[in-house]
Amino acid sequence: MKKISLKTIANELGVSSATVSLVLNGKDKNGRVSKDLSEKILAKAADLNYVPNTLAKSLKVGKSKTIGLIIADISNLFFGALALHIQTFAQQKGYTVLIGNTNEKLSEMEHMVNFLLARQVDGFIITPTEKSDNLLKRLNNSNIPLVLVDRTFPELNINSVLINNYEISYKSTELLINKGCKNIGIVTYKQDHFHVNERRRGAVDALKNAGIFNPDNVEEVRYEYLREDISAAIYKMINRNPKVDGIFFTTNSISINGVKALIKNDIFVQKDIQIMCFDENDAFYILPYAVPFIKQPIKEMARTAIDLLIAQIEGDNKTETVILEAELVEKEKVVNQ
Amino acid sequence: MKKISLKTIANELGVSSATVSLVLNGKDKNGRVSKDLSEKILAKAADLNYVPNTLAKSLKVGKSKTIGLIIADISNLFFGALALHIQTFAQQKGYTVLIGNTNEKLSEMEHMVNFLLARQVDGFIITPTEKSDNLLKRLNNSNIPLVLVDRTFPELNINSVLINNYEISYKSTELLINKGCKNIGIVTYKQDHFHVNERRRGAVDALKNAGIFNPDNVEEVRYEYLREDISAAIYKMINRNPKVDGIFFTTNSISINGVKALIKNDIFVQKDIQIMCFDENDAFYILPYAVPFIKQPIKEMARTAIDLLIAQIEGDNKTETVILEAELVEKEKVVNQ
DNA sequence: CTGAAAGCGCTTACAG
DNA sequence: CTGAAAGCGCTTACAG
Repeated sequence: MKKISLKTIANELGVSSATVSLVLNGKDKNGRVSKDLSEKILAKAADLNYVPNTLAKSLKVGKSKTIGLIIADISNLFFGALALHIQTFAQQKGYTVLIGNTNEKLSEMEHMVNFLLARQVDGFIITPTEKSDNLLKRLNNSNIPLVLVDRTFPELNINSVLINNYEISYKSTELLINKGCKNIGIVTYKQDHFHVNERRRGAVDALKNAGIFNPDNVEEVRYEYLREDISAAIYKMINRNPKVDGIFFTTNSISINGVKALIKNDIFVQKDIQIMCFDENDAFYILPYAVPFIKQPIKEMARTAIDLLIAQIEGDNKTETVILEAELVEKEKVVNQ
Repeated sequence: MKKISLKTIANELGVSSATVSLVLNGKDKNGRVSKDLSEKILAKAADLNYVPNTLAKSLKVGKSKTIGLIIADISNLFFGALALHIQTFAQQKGYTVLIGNTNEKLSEMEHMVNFLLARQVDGFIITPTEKSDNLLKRLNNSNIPLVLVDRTFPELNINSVLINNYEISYKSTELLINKGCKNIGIVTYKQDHFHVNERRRGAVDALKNAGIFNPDNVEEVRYEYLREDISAAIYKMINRNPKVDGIFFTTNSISINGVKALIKNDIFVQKDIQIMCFDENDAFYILPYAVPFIKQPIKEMARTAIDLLIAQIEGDNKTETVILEAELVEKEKVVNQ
């Protein structure tokens, strides 16, 4: 079948393509086009099954109504949910989302940025990788609308959507303390992300203030060797003297793998060891006991990021950092809710 | 910052934009452009930080190097993984993927098809919703490259990538029978999808051949009320006389919710009741006993779909249905692997 | 009330 | 070895 363009319709009706464009876009203000012609155009378009060419339109108007979403690890459920919500909200506002995955690698982030720029995205939402501050600075200087989410570089002054990492981690650790844990471990990443370090700082401060902080109980695991390192960390913790009776996990990937490692070692979670996880996981709902976790307001984060970005695209140019509050969820027996 | 186009480079160098285009695209065959000039162009492009406008190129050449992926339910882990792999393979072949979600609704599928057509996708990969056969027929007749995956309409003669639903379901049900189950239930969707019905048919045939099929043990649940219906179905099964001692779940969403419902009712899975699930789930790996499941070759499905689609885009026009083999996974104690 | 024309940024025959 | 020109399908001032 041959492509139907505005011109096809215009020719068949003996009018100009300008008129057809106006009518089809509803830009026929102040009765520019007669009602009669207008209806004929609409009918013909429907009849020919006309589909507008968005590419041509974008090229002409210089806006693609597309936003680039760069995610650090799309296989992570947290990011998956974030991407899904961002996509939904974007669509509601008339924007299409192009998703790129970086696998936490700076080189891939650079590649995705260029790729998406070539596709003429109107703006970016990014969960930046480590050491991407220079790339972000460049991007920001080029004045393309940009919002960071989940993570940020505080010194960079770029729009960001974060949670209250320090406060919620402090509070969650206090909960473990209040449950009677005297020897609380922290498992975190060996890395340089601001948000993760804030979580660690929150937990450490809570322990210090309770007078039970022990630096030996902080284990750092590597992103690339998560499973192996977690196993080792858990093994160390449960075999130390004195044994650890509580663990704070600083991210969701660490949490789920940490719980698996505990179960594998026949530790009765929430009895032998109290734990505190980051982010909800379907797996928790299948366990016969409650797994308390820090619930991030993913949907709100997505909505805020989109709102911020679209405001920028539409000409707003103040920079903002929005801090949303995470919630501490502690259910009786999770599977029952 | 002003946009840098081919013309900017051409003007600064005093050459034509045609020459710049040729050089930048590496189409400078047979020494058309002098090495000297060629190098100058490359240098200038790098210097100005030139980013090509893919939109303009696509408009000109009539190919967008974009494919539309329409997923029935992106929050489902199976589809999430499928989408991820499709995206990866597409990228390797130089294609961008635009993802649309239909939430199993025909109206949303229609909307996404039009939306993606307007974006000039070169082809579609679709997990079709129920009753979308007419829409697919129209699409297929318009000669746009099209591949269905996971699901199909056998009467439609459209490229499809499926698994051996009947055979693997038959075989998996046999496993339950061999474990000694005498009273096996089937929980499936109340719907009209070919692939799900094939799974059901496979299970039923296995039971019939063993002489233990009982139509009362087949429960149908609704997609929109999955939790409620599953709870009811499980309740019925475990309170019947004689009680069910094995259950075959026909999809992954049914499986995970079914397992949750069993645990909630304090059924000791794999002891009181043997189960068989569709698709892997992270949650299974946290349970202290093995949950056998049918593992679909998701990555292979993605690869095959992309290969089939790109072959079509590049001019191939034979129609093919590829059946990939699913695998029965039955581990000792899953959490240990 | 409607049309002719320019131009978005490319590529690709064609001419020299 | 290189340039001028046309055209992809739109939109938008401008002219009438």
